Amino acid sequence: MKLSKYLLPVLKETPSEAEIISHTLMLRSGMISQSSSGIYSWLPIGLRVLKKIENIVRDEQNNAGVNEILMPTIQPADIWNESGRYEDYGKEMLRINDRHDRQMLYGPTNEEQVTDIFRRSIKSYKELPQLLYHIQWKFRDELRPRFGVMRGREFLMKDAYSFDIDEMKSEDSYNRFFICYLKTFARMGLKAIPMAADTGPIGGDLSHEFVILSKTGESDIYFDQRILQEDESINEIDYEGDLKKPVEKFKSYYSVSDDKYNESEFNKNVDKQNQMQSRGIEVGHIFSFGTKYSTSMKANVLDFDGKEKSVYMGSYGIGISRLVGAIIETSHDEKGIIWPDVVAPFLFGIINLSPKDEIVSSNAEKIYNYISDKYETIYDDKKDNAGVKFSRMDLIGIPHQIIIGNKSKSDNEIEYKNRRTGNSEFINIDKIDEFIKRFPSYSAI
RNA sequence: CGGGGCGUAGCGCAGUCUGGUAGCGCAUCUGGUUUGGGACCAGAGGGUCGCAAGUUCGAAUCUUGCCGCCCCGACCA
Repeated sequence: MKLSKYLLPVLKETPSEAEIISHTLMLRSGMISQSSSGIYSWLPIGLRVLKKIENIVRDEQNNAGVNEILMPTIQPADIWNESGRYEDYGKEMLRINDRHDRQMLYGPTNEEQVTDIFRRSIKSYKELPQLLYHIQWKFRDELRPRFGVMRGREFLMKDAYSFDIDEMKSEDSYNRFFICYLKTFARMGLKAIPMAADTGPIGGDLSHEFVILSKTGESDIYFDQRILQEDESINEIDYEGDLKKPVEKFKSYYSVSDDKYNESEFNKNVDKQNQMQSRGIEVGHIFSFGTKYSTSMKANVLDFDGKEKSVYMGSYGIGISRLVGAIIETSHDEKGIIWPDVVAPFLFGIINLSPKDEIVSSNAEKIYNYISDKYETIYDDKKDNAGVKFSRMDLIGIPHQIIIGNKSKSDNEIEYKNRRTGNSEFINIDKIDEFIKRFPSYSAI
């Protein structure tokens, strides 16, 4: 992609409304544009990151054997009346009347909708379990939206739902998602810690939040640091194998957020040298809520004995748009964002320092064509000053940068700069083929 | 929802107290000089001062109402 043909409205100054670093950087790097409080447009570079994250989440759901569906954003009030939540949900739910004055709502979540789908189509225990997910925009009319996309009113979520014949089978599904979540966050380069959580207004008793460690997170968390080492072996866990054992292993470590924290319990459960305190951002939540919705909404199947039974359900969310902000919170410096390779809007950025020099430009163009053939690449062909180009490329966080200028012409070399380390090295133009082989291709996603 | 703050050019702000018809920096456009870390010179364009009503000869400025946005708290992916 040539920058001269791309919408990238970077800001030099910090917009006055931004409070935390990820919000500031998303606005400054031209990723998002605020539409109204807690509601944002995603501009080209921001959308690319959002899609990267979405696709990793999707891929990991698919790997775990979950089937993708897509439910609507607008739902009828009827099914919410069935579950009783139309009254319970309160002002966070955006209520709408259609032209026939029928009560509708913009979905804050989808338990009712998915339960309705399930009960229309599944009638026998033989068809269980059913594992379904969708990735959709939701709306919760928060009292106070803040922190940009970290706590917007409109947000993109992956929601999954499980349907099982009994509590034991339901726990198998729960464990499947538990592992799936650890794999998903690890793949994005995040340290995610599962924490026992309250089930909240939705009810139930089996619930974990997944929190990523970040100095600027919203809540204080206390945990056994050995859980971090456990995280490193997560890729080896096979869904076909026993999932209960690794999940129990994770659950055995102490990890709680400040509202559940108790000092004496912490001391009792964790040796002093393993005690850790950090700030964290909640990016995922899984919980099992039994027959809460299946009973009220009559989502029944026939069991092997011919009797009708309410199915056991669970629900599993990942805040995809929130993850964009969360990753920035964990990965930035004073110059701007530092994207992990797997979610970067472009893996490579090429800076042409002398766009008016024909020889330099034709070299840069060749290198751009060569690299962009294999990797997503943004090519800064604009006629700005060198400093502007360097700082812009750093601000938007492109992990691998190629710098081409007059020096390249005289020395037949290009400079490669790593955004994260800041280290540079010079590569002979004739050996670019060898250089490029160092980088794995992420085009598979 | 309780408390606080802000709304003036695309962005960041001054001017409001003490009323006299709007300014600075950055950005943008033109010409020129620059070109390895947010350049320089010269010129130009861009604002019914959030909206409405009121007071006044005259309102960005005073009064009232409304709208929007932000921050702290309670709540949440």
